[in-house]
Amino acid sequence: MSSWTHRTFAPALLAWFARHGRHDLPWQRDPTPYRVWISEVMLQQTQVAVVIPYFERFVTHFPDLATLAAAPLDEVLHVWSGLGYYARARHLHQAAQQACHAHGGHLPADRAQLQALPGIGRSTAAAILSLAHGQRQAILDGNCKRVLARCFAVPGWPGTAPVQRQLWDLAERLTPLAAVADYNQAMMDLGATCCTRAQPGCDRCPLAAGCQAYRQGRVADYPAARPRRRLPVRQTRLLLIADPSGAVLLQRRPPAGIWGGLYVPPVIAADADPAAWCREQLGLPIRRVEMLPLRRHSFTHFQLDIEPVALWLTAAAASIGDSDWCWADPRHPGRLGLPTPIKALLIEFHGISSQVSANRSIGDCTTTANRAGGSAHRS
DNA sequence: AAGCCGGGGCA
DNA sequence: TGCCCAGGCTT
Repeated sequence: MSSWTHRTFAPALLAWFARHGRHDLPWQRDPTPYRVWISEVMLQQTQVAVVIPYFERFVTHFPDLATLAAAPLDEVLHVWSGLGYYARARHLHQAAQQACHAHGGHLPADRAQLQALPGIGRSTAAAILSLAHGQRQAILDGNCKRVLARCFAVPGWPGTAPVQRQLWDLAERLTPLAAVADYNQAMMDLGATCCTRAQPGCDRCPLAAGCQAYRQGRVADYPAARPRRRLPVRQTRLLLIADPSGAVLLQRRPPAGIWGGLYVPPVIAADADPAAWCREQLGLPIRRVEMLPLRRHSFTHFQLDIEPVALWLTAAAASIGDSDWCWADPRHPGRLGLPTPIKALLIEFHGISSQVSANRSIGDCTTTANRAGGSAHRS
C-alpha cells in the first residue's frame, strides 16, 4: 500500500477497532450527549485511566444537565478537585446553565450552537455530535493529531495554525459517511493504545502498511515537538494558620488565574513577615511560628516555589466577615474545591499541628517564636 | 525534569 | 491571528 486514502483508511481502522478498540468505557455504556460531554472535557486534560473514577463520581453527583446547572459552583469545583484546570469545571457549570436556559434543558445537537457554549470547542462539539448522535463530524484531539501527523508525515508542530489546518483537513476527508462514532472512537483508541507518543506499537498497527512516517523510519519525529522555553521561577509564602481547635484558614482565590475559584491558605510575598501580616491584615494574634521546608510546583509556564509557614493562634479567631474566607478542618475541608498539592499540604500540616499540641499538653508551653521573615531553620 | 493536552482570553 | 495561560499525570 503506497499511502492511505479516504477509501482505505477508515475500513482498516474500523477492522482494528472491532477487535482491539475499547468498547466498555463508562461513557460508552450510555452515551448520552451529557455523559459524552463530561467525559470529553475531562479527557481534554487527563488520560482515560485517571478520568474513569472522576467521571463516575461526577455523574453520580450530577446525573444530568439540570442537576449540574442547579448545583452551587463550589460543589462542582469540589467534585472536580484533583483534575486540575479548574476553569473547565466553571465552564461546565456555566454551559449547563446556558443550555438549560436557551436550549430547553438539552445540549443542542448542532455544532455551531454547541461551540457557542463555554468550554466546548470544535473537537469537543464534534465528539459529542458523533459519539452521542452519530452525526458525521470529524474530531481532532491529541491522539488523532499524532496518528494523522505520522500517517501522512505532516511536518511542524501541531500548535501552529498551518499545521492545525492541514490536520483538520485530513481529519475531515478521512472521516467516513457511516459508523462515525466507531471511527472517531477508533482514532482516539489507536492513538492512546498503539500509536503512542513513546514506544509506538507499529508492528501491530493496522495503519503501518501505508504510514509515511513508518516508511521513512521516522515515527518518533512526528508530530514535531513544541518549541521549548525556559520556565521562570516565582516565590511565595503560604500561611498555614491554625486556631487552637486545629482549624485552618482558607481563602477563595479569584476566578481567573492559578487555582481559580479554589480554596487555598493565604499566599503572601516571599519576603513578607508572616506573623506581622496576620496581625496587620487579619488582626490575628500569633503564638508560634514555624517555617516549613520549601516545595516547588511546576506549572506549564512557570515554577512556583512555595514556602509554607505554620502559624498558631493564641485563641480561637472570630470568623472573618468576608465570605471568601473560611476556617476548615485540614483533614476534612468539606465541600470545597482544593488543589491537590494544597490538600496534601493540609494533611501534612495537621500532623505537625497535632504534635505541637501534644507537646504543649506535656508541658512545653514555650512559644518558640521564630522570627518570621528571617531565614528559616532549614539546612 | 520535561512533555502533554483543547479551549479561553487578549492584544 | 498569534500568542499566553493552566495542573496533574506519564515518561
